[in-house]
Amino acid sequence: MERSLDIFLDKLTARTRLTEEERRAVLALPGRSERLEAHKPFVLFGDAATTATLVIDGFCARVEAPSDDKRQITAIYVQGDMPDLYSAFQPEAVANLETLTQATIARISHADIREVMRRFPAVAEAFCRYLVADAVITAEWLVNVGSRDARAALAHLFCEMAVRMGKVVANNFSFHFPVSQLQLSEATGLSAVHVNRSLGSLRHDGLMRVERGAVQVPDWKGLVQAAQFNERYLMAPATRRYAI
Amino acid sequence: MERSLDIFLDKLTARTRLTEEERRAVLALPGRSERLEAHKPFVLFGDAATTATLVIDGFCARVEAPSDDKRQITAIYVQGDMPDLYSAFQPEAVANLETLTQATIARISHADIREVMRRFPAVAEAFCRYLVADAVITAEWLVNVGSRDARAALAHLFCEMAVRMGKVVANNFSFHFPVSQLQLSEATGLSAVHVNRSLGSLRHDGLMRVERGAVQVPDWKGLVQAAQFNERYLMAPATRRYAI
DNA sequence: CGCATATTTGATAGATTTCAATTTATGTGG
DNA sequence: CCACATAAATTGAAATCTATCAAATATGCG
Repeated sequence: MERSLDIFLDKLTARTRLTEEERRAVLALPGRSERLEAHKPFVLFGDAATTATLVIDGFCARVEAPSDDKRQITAIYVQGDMPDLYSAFQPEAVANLETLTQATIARISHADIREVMRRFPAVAEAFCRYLVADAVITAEWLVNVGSRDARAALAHLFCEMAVRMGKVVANNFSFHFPVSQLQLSEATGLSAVHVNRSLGSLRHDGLMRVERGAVQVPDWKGLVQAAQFNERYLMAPATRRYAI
Repeated sequence: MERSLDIFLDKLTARTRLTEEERRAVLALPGRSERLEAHKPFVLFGDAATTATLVIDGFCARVEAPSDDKRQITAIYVQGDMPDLYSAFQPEAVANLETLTQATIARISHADIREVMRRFPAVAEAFCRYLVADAVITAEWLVNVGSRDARAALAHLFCEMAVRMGKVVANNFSFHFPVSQLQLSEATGLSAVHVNRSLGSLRHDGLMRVERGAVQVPDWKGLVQAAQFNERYLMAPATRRYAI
């Protein structure tokens, strides 16, 4: 919990200057942690919420199901993210939240979150900016699905996750991101078969390869180019380690 | 300006109870209004912002251009919307805002917005919920583009606009929505030709027809069904006239 | 009327999905 | 460590949807 709150705080301070006291107040937020298996919903659309969620480890997603045989992942959340911070302002879940992999989450009560915001307006501001950043990422995801072909869309998704997890340290690196091709297909609006072939194409071109949950990027610049990826939308200084 | 501020206030009070004094404070927000021709950018990605925009009349859009020959509309805004209210929290434009049609906008200074929020925390809360609602609409748009076929995606877009403008008064109605098929194609990620054919298919089935800027809906229930439209995501009580 | 913009239509190419089957990984209990 | 069960990845072929190109028609506006 401490580690992921640290990361969450880092994401906040990337865009809002906070005093030592304000930082301590965020880090002191208490939470009940839960261990969850993969493919497990932990927030349901329409539910009245009294807590917000912090991702401690593993990967989670916001999922919508427009029909029985269709699922769309509209956001992916990683360690240190708060997928439903919005519920502290609007206490009704606007979408399902599920684990993509085994994961640990912490439930942080709205009461505590609102108390911190009341005592420290700068923290409230930081939370609002976090919400804005999340919305901007959703909009960029929409661009991805609407305007890029399958190869570029997948490349873009991997670029974004690499940056958001602070894993881009050189032109050649790898990072842990164990989501299945079916899940990638739900995120990109493609079929699983086409995801498989598009990943094959990226591998063939030496841009990236997925191996047992690890994404190997031998040519970051090439991947960025193939994805038309411009990390500016993530709204975090490039020097920052973690971005959302 | 008064009329559209009224509508904006209505959208706020749909989700947040405000006192008479708080309502008056919102309605008293001063703005410089501008008349704009169609296809005119009025906020540019990356710009430092000192004002937020209120749409007084006409239609506007948030647009992103991932490459020179691709444009993606990620949101459409109508009378009484504030497309960049987020900039009061994070004063850097995260996307272009453009007019889709002739339009009138008002620029409202961040200073005035923040002063109202400082004096009336409930108004600040209402603004935050407005941001959340906007983000939820973007996510639903992503579902639209990613998970629905062309016909359903277009039907869904028209359903959403009809509800957001408070035009759904019976099973048979019409409303003014003069956006071109090219603009619809940029909103849905389809080609303009395919938009044309899909609209033709909806017309053929007697669900809706577009005539000189007016959308005629002879069979709202049928259109809702074709779109898999569930207005719940708009997060406004059904009794409300205007929703975002 | 005439230009510019928007819509419509046809034909073709290309991208993506679906279906079906096979192979490969992964995890679990014995 | 093996055998099994399960999930995930891969492959091929055909069907479908959607894009592109090119041209014709309609519409709005000065």
